[in-house]
Amino acid sequence: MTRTPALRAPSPVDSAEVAFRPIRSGNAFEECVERVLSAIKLGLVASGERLPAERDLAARLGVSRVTLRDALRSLADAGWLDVRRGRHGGTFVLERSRATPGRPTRRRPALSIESLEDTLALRRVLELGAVELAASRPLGKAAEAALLAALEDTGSARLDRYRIADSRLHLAVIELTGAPSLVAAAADVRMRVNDLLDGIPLLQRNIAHSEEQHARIVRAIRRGQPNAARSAMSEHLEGTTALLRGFLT
Amino acid sequence: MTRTPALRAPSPVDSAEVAFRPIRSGNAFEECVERVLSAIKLGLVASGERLPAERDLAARLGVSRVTLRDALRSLADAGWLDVRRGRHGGTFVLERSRATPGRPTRRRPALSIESLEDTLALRRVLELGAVELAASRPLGKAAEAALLAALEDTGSARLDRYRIADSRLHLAVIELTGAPSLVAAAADVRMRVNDLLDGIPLLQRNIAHSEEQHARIVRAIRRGQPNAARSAMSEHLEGTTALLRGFLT
DNA sequence: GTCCTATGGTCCGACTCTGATCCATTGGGC
DNA sequence: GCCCAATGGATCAGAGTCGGACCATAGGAC
Repeated sequence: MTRTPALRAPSPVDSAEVAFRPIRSGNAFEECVERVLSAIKLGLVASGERLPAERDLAARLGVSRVTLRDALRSLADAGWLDVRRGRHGGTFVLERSRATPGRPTRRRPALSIESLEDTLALRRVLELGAVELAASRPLGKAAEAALLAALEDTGSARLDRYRIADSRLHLAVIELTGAPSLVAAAADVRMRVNDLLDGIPLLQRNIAHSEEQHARIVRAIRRGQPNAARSAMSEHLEGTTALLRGFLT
Repeated sequence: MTRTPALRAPSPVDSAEVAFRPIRSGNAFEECVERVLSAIKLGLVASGERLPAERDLAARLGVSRVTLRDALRSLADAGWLDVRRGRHGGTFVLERSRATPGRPTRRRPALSIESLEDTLALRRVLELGAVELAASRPLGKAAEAALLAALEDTGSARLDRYRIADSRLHLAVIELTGAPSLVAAAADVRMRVNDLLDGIPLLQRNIAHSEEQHARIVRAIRRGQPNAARSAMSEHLEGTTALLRGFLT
């Protein structure tokens, strides 16, 4: 860590408050929508790919098939999914359909300065810790190949697909830790960051800069250099952090 | 980070698997029981203290009062709570009643080696990142006082109360970051660690050792030395990590 | 061409959870 | 001593969710 990220007076956080935070962020239907949409937006299921069969997916999400189907239908109506019957049918992710008319499918909660700093702090802790851990573990052939593929993907991604490729690369790095809880937490916080990024312009200049940093991060991981990986990631995160702080005041 | 924590071949983690993990870990009733019990076991509400009024607590947890009351009654039956009516009534946390006869209130899921390493990895990332962040922020008078109080509390805690005081101190450190999400994540993972620790003996020797480390951590934070805080915490965590790895094979 | 199988589509009875309302108890203020 | 306020206690109608059974569709195997 090179610098104090937030210089305002430390706002106290009461653990008791946190302990009694809401048990669930919405009903089963809403959470299903959220999860599937996250998987798409984070590039965990690529365009054209098929989601698991309804029965399978419902079981994995721990939700009844009826509820899951409601969620899928709602996403299909919004243009995210294509549902097909028959032998090789299934639920397929559509190519970028962002500009769907009608209601915007989601209502983001107000993003106060505090929740911005909260999100950024959590992201920093998770991603720095994860990349350091990833670089300190032996790197298998398959894992290395996946990592390089994700890196190349960000390089060749057009601007409208960049966010997805970027998310996918970051998660690929975190997967190297072998810790599912860490991946889950990082995926969650990354969705929060993406939602924030939706509110500000994405510049080609930022992307070029990011690409150099991505390359440095991957190089450090492949060489097994935790400290170098950590500082490369730190610098990288600093970019979007400054961007978000600047635009969201 | 000083050493590779897990030397086995990196087990691959598939993000898509993680994306479709269960939406909720139990029904509303079970999650209420879990939350309140966590608050007690982590020392977020002390013995003799009163929980928020049912109407208030139900609203905070985002659950109906009926459901919350079921959970509270179940905890009262198990000897954790004392519920009183009337003008200054409420729900009070009882003094250590661990040895409640009857069913054990919880059934821990099987703890495979993988979930052990998963939990330890997440804890390491969160607590190291948090303590570093905490030490790099200005420390208010009130926050410092709370921190010192928590530290002294661990020093004077008897063996049967040590786990609670320890948890409280660690969370007090993390509160200094001012990031509620970080506190929430750390509280969750700490409960997982505590559940693991329930399975192994706690030695007076370990405690004495921990106390020195706690003091070093707090000192580094008060002096605003992120690196020192981080390495002190790293060494501290290594203790329970080795203990758990040893006992749980 | 017929059948089989993997998939989505539909419905229903049972259970869970909610939101609201009203009751019961207790101690303090007046 | 009476009343009030803050708390827990109880009940009910309705919405949400579940698990399971059965139907519809399409493509492949033979």
